[in-house]
Order: sequence, then structure tokens, then C-alpha cells
Amino acid sequence: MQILKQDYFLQADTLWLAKDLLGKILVSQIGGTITSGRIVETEAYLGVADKASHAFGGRRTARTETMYLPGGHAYVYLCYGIHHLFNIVTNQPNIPHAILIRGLEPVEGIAAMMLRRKKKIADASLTRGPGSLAQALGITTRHSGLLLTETIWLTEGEKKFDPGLLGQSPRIGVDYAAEDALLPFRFFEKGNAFVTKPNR
DNA sequence: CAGCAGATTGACT
DNA sequence: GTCAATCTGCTGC
Repeated sequence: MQILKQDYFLQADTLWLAKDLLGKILVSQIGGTITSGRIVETEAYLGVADKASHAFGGRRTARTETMYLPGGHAYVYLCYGIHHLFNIVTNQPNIPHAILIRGLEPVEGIAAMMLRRKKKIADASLTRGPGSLAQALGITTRHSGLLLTETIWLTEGEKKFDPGLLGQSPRIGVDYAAEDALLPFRFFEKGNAFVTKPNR
């Protein structure tokens, strides 16, 4: 399977990238195990001008510093003190855009995912939601700042994403972002069980 | 330095 | 439907 190179993540249109990532495969090789899934839900965060972004207004902290790296790096942060949320840094250096991966359809290593998620049944909750899929793939904050080449990387999907199934909506959980909370920067595959609600 | 809210999830009423 | 879990970083005393 063709690995996506860093050039792909350096291009400037983060909204286009968020759409284009649907159908691509996210792979991790952590603890000697390969786990992977097909991306079915993303959200774009447009850096300094976006009130919902951690980098709004050019904010820099130890946590957000990785978003200022060139596209193609991982940005992982802890939410509510418990959940590790995986983002892909996009765009040129010092433009802190990122794309949050919110839903995955499992492809490889389902048994390993079930162990990590402490689940006896492989239902949609295995990799639905940003905290869930990061746990299933073994991704934590210690992977933040890694280039997406060896431990975590992306490949082209087996089949092309069907544009007729593209759904678009405001982002989830960003009500605090005032008028930017209404921006339709969430993209998903309509009707897919591994998309958080609303999924139509 | 205390208080609070957050790009969430899962357990429980 | 409600609510607790618990780390990061912002606000204000």
C-alpha cells in the first residue's frame, strides 16, 4: 500500500485535506503490533484565526508547540485528563493548522484493538470517537511531535472514497468558540457506523 | 495558587 | 437523561 509522504500534508488547503483524508488508512506499529483503520470522520482546525483551535491568536505552550511544526507531524493531546486525541499537523511551518481524526473503520489488528479497549465484542464503539480510536491504535501524548513515517503513518485506501457519501457539519464539542462553532469544518462518510452522531 | 472549563467517554439513574 | 474521571492551561485573587 502506498504510504502518504510529507509533501501531501504540507499543502495549504487544510479544509480540502480534511475531506481528502476520508477513505485513507491510518496505521500504527506500537508494542510490536500493527493496527490500522479507514478514516471516516475528520475535523479541520485552522490555527490562529480559529477560535476553536488551541493555537488561536498565535498561542504557544509546551502542548501546542508541535502544531507549529511543518505538516506531516502528529499532534496528540490529553482531553479531560483522560482521553488522548490524535491530530495530523498540516500546512507550512509556523502555520498551526491541524486535522482531528474522529472516526475509524477497523482494518488490521482488531484483536489487539479489543485488548487495548478492554472490549469482548468488536462493535462500532471500538474505534468510533477521537478518544476511542487513539486508544485502539495505542496512540498517546508521548507520540506527539513524531513525523508520520515509522511508528504512525497513513496509506492510500483500497478503494476511492465515494464523493456522494460525503457529509459535512459544524464541529462537535466546540460551543465555546462563539461564531466559529458554526463553521462546517467536520467531514464524514454518511451513514457509516464508525462516525459519531450526527452521522447523516 | 485556587478555581474552572475543556476538540470525551462510559457507567449509572 | 445525569455525572464523574483527571491533566493542561487560562483567569483572577
